Amino acid sequence: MTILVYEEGELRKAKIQDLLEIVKSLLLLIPMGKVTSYKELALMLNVSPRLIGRLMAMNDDAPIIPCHRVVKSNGHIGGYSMKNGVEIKKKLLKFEGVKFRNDNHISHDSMISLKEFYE
DNA sequence: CATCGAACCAACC
DNA sequence: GGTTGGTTCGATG
Repeated sequence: MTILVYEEGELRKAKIQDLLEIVKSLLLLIPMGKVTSYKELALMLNVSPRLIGRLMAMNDDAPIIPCHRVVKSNGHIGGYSMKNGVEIKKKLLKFEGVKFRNDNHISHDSMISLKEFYE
């Protein structure tokens, strides 16, 4: 099932820019000190995790739109597109209170599922 | 645990 | 059309 968008009285398939807007709004739901994963967002939008990574890279409004709060599903930090990106990302997350284990993995209790925001 | 290959899908050349 | 990512999964050592 693909995501549909309603625009100008017409229902159409979501384009990449639409998906970008959708993930951005989802990102705003992630509280400080918590992270989610590419996989989680991918399942939610029914796209591939790599596409989520691509969308993150397209986010011009970092770090206001907190794309840095998206990490790999196994707890590795994942990427960040700026120069020295990963270091910046780690600093941001630490500043926000995300706990890192001694091996640079993010502890499991810092991850949330966005499904919590349904109901 | 680290690494590998495959599936992934739009952007970019 | 081929390559390349802000990835994942299963298999393998």
